[in-house]
This record gives sequence, structure tokens and C-alpha cells, in this order.
Amino acid sequence: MKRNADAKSSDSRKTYHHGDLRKVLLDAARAEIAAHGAQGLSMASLARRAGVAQSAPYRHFSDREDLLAAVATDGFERFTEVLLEAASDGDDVTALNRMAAAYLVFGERNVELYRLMFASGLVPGAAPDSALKRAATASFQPLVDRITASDSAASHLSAHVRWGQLHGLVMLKADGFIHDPVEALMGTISF
Amino acid sequence: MKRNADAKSSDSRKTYHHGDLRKVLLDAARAEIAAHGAQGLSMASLARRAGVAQSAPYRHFSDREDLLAAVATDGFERFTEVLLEAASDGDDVTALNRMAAAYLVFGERNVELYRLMFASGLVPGAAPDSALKRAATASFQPLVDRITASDSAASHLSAHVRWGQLHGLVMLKADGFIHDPVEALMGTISF
DNA sequence: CGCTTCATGTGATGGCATATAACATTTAAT
DNA sequence: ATTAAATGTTATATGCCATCACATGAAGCG
Repeated sequence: MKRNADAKSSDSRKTYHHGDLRKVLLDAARAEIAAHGAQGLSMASLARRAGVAQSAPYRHFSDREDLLAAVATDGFERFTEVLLEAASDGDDVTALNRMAAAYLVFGERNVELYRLMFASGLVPGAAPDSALKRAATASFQPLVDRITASDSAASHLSAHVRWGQLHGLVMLKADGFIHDPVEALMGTISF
Repeated sequence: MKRNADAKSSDSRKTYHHGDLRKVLLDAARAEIAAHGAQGLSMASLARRAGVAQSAPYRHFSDREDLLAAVATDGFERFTEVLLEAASDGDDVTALNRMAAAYLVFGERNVELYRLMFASGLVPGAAPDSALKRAATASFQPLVDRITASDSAASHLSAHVRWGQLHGLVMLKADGFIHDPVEALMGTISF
């Protein structure tokens, strides 16, 4: 039993063990990334923010990239939930449109996270069985399913192209190249 | 007057001044980025590769980000040339298709550069009059022009959507999410 | 021609981050 | 209870960024 029943309000942790450092680190990382992007995020700053030694985070993440991959994986899981939620009712066609809108909105609200999700550990060809890769493909399965369901003639490839359309719009907005609101974009997309 | 007028092909520079360090640095940076991405690129390694002191590059680029922006700017200029070249003949519609194909091919051949171009200095909202921003928008002008030319009803926004489609496909290929060759993709895009 | 000035490169340095190693303290397993 | 496994701490080695003060050479000016 940890003696640490007393509330956590104080910055200075009294117990030698932190309790749930991994979760705290991930939360802090997500917040920091949302605020300032993944670029400037450092293991050291996370450790300071959590009130532990610089080396502590390495007990939970093998290196910086590993931590970012964990955040990205978590991001894909949230993304999947959002997409499924959007597709939960209505016929196939309207569900697809709702998913498309939800996709754009997610990208708009989580610019930096979204950027990380698609820039993260995939670069080197990454282990095809990595949690990140699996979470990522899982995110798009419902999208692909709905596309083929609403248009039986739609090929696997056609689904990719439509997905690419959404991805491209999110990225161009993220990079400040286009500024049209989601509703306007939806009016132009043929889904 | 330099004491060794004899042109040395050797790596070890004999003259105190390098001659054209800026160009050498940019070339080395482009090569390094093409090979391993912008992520791992360091000012220090570039300096070593050029055979100068670590601090030398800072005479030509205010900081690392500035150097990357320069590479990205150069990338956009090359990109513009490629797109214009592709659109140089044929009627508006075929020219547009050729540009689209050229766009995808450029992305495929310059994965890391393309990634940098769209991830670089724009992040913080970047000075709207920066060379990078200007080069970037210049790249897309011909694309937008052709779109509105081939379809007079096409709005500014519609052009953005089509551009987004291409951008999305390039990025998804870059990140290893789709593997279809350019020809296959072109068959599915409605341009 | 000699002097000055500016651009460009060098060496040294401070600060911060990554990552590892050796040691300490709880927690858990037998 | 004793031991093993997690988890956190204190050093430490290495590397990069960025900025000094200073050196060298090139270009302009009288």
C-alpha cells in the first residue's frame, strides 16, 4: 500500500515511486504537442514538468521517438473513435459524409497531433506490425468500409484516393495554405 | 593573393576562405535530406562535410531553421519548373492532367524534400512575405490557373480541393500508407 | 600603393538534450 | 522473509546549437 493517499496537489512528490509516471508523461506530452508541436518537445522538459529526474522517462520509453510514437498511436485511437461515432447513424451515404466532415474537424482541432500522427515513426518503413502502424490502419478501415459500401463499384484504390483528398485538405489547412472552413470544403467534395 | 593558386581537388581546403561555402552547404544539405530526411540533419555535420569549422555555416544561415527554409525554398522553385514544364503544351485539359501527373511524380521522387517543403518554416504562421512563402504560392499559381482555365465554373475553393487531393496522395505515399503507382492513381483522379 | 573596412572562417565556450550506467528504493513474487 | 523485478536518482559521456572574440583575406578608397 502506498502511503501516498494524501492528495497530489503538491508539486513535490513524497513517495520515491511516482505512481503512474507513464500516463503523466503521455498526458504532458500531448498537451505540450497540442500547444507547441512535437518539434520542440524534449524528454528533459517532460521530466521536469513531471517532477522526476531526467532519466526517469527512459524507464517507460526507450527513446524520444518511442514516446512520440506512443502519443501518435493514442492519437490514432482517438481518431478512430471520432470517425466511428460520426458514422454511427444514417444511411451509408450520409454516414460517409458525416465521417468526412468529422475527419476534417478532427484535423482542424488537433493540428499538431495530426501532423505528428502522419510524420512519426513510419518514416523508416517502420516495423509493419508496430502498434502505431496497426492503430493507423485501424483508423482508416471504417472509412474504407463505408466507401466500398456506398459505392459497390469503388475499388480499394478509389477509397485511397478519397482518403487522400481529406488528408490533403487537412494538411494544407494545417500548413496555412488554405483557410476555408470545413463546411465550405464539404460543399465542394464529392462524396 | 592566395598562396596556393594550384587548384586542389583534395577535400582539405588550403585557402582560408572557402570560396562558395553557401552553395556547398545547400548542396550538401539537399543531398543529406534526400538520403535521410531533414530530421537528423545537423549544422555540425554539414560543417564537417564541407571541411569548415562548426561555426562557419552561421555566417550564411542565421540558424538551422533558416538553412532548412532555404532548402525548402529552392525545392519549391524546382517544383515550379517541373509543373510549368509539364503544362507547356497541349490544350488546357490535357495540360492539367500532365501537371497532376508531374505533381505526383515529383512527390514520389523527392519524398523527403517534399516533406520538408510542407513542414518547414510555415509552422509558426511565418512571415507572410518570406521567400519560402512566396516560392510556395508561386508553385501553385500555374496549377490554379489551369484549373480555372479548364473549368470556368471552378472556384478558387474548388482549385484548392483538387490541389489538396494531389497533396494528400503524395503524403500518403510518402508515409507508406498507399503504394499504388502514379499511373494507377491518375486513372482514378477526375481532373 | 598603403590603409581601412567588410565579409568570411576559426577556436573556444555555455547551455541544453539525448542516452547510458551504476546505485537506491519500493513493489511483487516465491 | 528473502529475493527478483520495476521504477526512480545521481552522475557522466557525447553531441548539437548558437554566440563570443579574434584571424584572415578581399575589396574599396585615398
